[in-house]
Amino acid sequence: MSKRKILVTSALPYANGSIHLGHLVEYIQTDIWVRFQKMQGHEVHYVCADDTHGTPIMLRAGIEGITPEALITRVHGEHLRDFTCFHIEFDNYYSTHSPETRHYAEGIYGRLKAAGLIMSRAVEQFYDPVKQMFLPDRFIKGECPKCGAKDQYGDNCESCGAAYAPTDLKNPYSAVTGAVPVRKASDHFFFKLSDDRCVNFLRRWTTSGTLQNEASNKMREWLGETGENKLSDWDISRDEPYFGFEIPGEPGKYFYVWLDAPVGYMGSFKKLCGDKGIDFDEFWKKDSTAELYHFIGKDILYFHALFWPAMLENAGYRTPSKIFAHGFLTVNGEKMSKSRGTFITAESYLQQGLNPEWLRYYYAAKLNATMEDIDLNLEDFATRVNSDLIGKYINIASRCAGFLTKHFDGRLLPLSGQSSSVAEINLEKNLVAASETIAIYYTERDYGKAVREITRLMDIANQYVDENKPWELAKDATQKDRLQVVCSAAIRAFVMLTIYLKPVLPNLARRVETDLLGLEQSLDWAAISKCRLDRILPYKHLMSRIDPHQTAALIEAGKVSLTPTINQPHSPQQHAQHQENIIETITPPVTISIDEFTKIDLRVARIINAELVEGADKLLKLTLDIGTEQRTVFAGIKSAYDPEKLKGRLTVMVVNLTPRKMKFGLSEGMVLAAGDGSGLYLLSPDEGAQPGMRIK
RNA sequence: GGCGAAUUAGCUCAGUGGUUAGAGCAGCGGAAUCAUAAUCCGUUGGUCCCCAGUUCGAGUCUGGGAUUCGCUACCA
Repeated sequence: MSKRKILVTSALPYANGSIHLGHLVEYIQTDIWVRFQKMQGHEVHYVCADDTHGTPIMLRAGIEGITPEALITRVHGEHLRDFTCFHIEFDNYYSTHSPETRHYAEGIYGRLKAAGLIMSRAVEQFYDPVKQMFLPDRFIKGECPKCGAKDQYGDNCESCGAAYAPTDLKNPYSAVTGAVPVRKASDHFFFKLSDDRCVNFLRRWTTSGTLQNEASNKMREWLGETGENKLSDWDISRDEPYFGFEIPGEPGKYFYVWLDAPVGYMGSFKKLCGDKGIDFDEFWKKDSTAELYHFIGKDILYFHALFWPAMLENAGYRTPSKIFAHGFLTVNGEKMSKSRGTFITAESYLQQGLNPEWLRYYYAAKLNATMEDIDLNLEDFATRVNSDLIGKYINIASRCAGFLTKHFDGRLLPLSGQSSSVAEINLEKNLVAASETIAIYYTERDYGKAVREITRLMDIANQYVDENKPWELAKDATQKDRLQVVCSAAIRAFVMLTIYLKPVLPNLARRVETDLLGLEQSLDWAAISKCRLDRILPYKHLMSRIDPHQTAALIEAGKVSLTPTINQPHSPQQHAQHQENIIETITPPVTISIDEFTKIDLRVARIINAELVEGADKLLKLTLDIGTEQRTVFAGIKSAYDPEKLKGRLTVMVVNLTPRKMKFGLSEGMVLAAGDGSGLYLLSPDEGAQPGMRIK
């Protein structure tokens, strides 16, 4: 196989929070792949960086009383420390707040502008008059329009789960200063994603094998069918004050954090090129034959499979060879939750004394090439790691090494025609034969299958030991040679298994190399078939079991350590690394109190007018009299009612529902109807009820 | 509402239209005592979510339904 040139990235974690077990799915997945490719002898560069720009960083630094630069420097250190502990081996871990990233962001912007793909347009947004800054949705708070819960964010309610626009909030206020936000217009710059050049390119690119099938289907949904144009232009600028890169020639305007985030891949790699003398252009020029792979979470496909390739293509760079998207992490079958203690940071995991390689192994055992979510079941985690790694794998070395040390000064016999029996030859044949299959599984990111194959080989090795009974051979002086042959074969099997596991368990593999085999060099994949071992050092225990108390303690620690401190809002879909998949609150109880019920203001209403809505398939526009006033309500009951027959009848309406802005006008409440999918039946009060009467 | 994905043993998961649906773990019975309780052999356990259909043959293909998750919408 010829030596390939490969550049690999993981998504950039945002410099505003800790690395947690959800993040680690991606870094471990990528790291395993990179280590495997390096073991094959390819030229592989793995780069990443902190995503450092944007309003949340700026504000958080303000709260802490430090500069954004100081904040991102500190967080960079924390992130790199966590990654290093989990044996994530970047060739460069950089920052988007770097001269290199600025250089490429400006360059790409300039080329897009020269190509006529940048336009400007006024945008009206909420503005904090005190802080004199525009507010992202997540920085506007108020009362939930649906359930009335206080202090809810501008995009959805944590109490009832409702989603809405910031303008729907009651009594909105700025989360930054508490001021009442005002609407204000400002010019923004847009990348013309709706341009035919982008749309046509993306239609082709997203179906050319660069994406997983599931991802490709999702893109088709976003792109629409040929002829449709469902893409809207992308707002890439933000007004000052903003922590980021100022747009060249546009004072007071900054690149939106999501523009420079993926450019950070280039920036980080450029830095590496400078340090190591690598040719940047060979990897990024338009007709590059090098390979470029981005590992990401499925939540940020939009940015990596639409915006990013469109930017690169139109700025004259190569586009990614493949985008590898993975699913979210759940813990014990549910979204990570702070209140349940399943929001577990990398730091907390380490503080509980849990071995990072246990997690790497468990994730590997569960990962495949799809975008399916993977579950960290803590009970399963402990039993699986204990039985596979300690019971099966480590056991092979620990049960045989002692004989070699005690009787033969650690010397091994090679596999040879004269001393070895068919049992050893078969054992070795089985282990070597799996090499190609396991390599394919790693290449295809089907780590779960690789692990299954490797554990199957562990079973074979243990069976071999069991059938050849070294403990009996050791008692018989005439069988000494045989004892050495058997234990040598078992240790060789153990070393081969170690090579197979090395991408997953790099630290353990290193300890086998140094502590057991006394090797200075690192075993690569090719060593599987030509592994010559002369001698082992006295066996030292390589890995201990998980005590189930440790995982329980992890949950407890998660409950305590993550009580809200300075917890800044963090918008979904906002950052390069967002795969948080966290719920902040406990599932609401199935019953509600009388107080909660009485919050719903139900009134008798008379339908004084009902009409069809032009352009709507299911809606009727109703005008309702509730005694004191008239309300307009759009109701989805066209299929069941003729508007003429509704006029004059009484029904029941929810009066205090937040008005809903719809395409056809404002809907100021809802009418109640029963239905099971087959029919729709509007509620009516008994005779005598008058419009405006409260229902209780 | 639309689109997509998922649903297989107690748990975690495999399963290219082709015997009687599998693995690991857990459970049960035995063996072994080299190994920091680690191993080996045997074994229990299934309405493959449900209902139809195509087929000589369906866990697998088609249609419908249920539940869960994600995206999305003229949900309110």
